[in-house]
Amino acid sequence: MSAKMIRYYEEIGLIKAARRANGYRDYDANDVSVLQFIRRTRDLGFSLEEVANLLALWRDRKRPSRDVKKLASQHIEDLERRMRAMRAVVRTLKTLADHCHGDERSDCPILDDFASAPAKKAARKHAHA
Amino acid sequence: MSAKMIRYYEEIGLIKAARRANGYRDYDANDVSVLQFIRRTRDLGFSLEEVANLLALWRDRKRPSRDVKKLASQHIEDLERRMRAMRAVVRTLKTLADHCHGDERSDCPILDDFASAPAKKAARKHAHA
DNA sequence: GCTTGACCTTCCCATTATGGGAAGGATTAG
DNA sequence: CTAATCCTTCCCATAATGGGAAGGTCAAGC
Repeated sequence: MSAKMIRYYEEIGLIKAARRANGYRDYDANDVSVLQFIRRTRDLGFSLEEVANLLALWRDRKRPSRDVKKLASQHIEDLERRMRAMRAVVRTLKTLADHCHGDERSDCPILDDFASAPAKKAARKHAHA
Repeated sequence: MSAKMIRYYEEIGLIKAARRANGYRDYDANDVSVLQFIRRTRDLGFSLEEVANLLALWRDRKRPSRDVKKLASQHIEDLERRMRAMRAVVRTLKTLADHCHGDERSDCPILDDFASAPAKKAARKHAHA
């Protein structure tokens, strides 16, 4: 975690840092664990806005665990949605690549598709290809 | 595809647009197919930089299809890499969520993990948890 | 005690792809 | 002719991060 990011997190209000007399930032053990929390949640793909919500839940020790689980579940669903979309794209690209010679010849079904397929998704379910 | 984006694509040199006498942009059938090409490749997750490369290959009708296939394959691998990472995150989050009551009680293994897991990936293979 | 290097600070800029909105000119409908 | 609509350019904002300049501070060496 870069110093730049720590300053940025402070700027957007995610963390508050005490300063020493000389203006240098000073982090106690608690500040450090907040930073680790941020690092961990960022690594798990939560946006900084979501991290802020999770931090709030973490700090409020009386909140129902349901609230936390809900945020986590929503994030899981978001990731799964995005993975489904990516998988569809990969399928399409693999099909195209499979039909491309991939040699010295210049004709290429990949570019042919890029140049001509409006790809309306639902409409393409019954399109010819 | 918004007018804003068309202007932006022109600005970064992806497309060139003829102007009418009054300064209005004018797109002929060829310009439109370039725009459709961009739309299609963007929908398939290529970055604008990659789109520019693909467009160059498209315009150079003598390039070997191998070059096109290579770009497509790299993009597929990139997507698969990202999907693997996301899948790992989803697995982790699901495990955490499974162990969370998700009710009125406040204790929550999800936040406990966020607060304590440095998650060193390789190092964690043998970590205690 | 002073110099030097390492580290800290703030401030500004760039990135990627997109949208919002203002100010003003062109065209078209009535 | 006027009013609405469409076009233009220009500036700003977004999310999360990095780069780098200009300047203050601290610690080590002599």
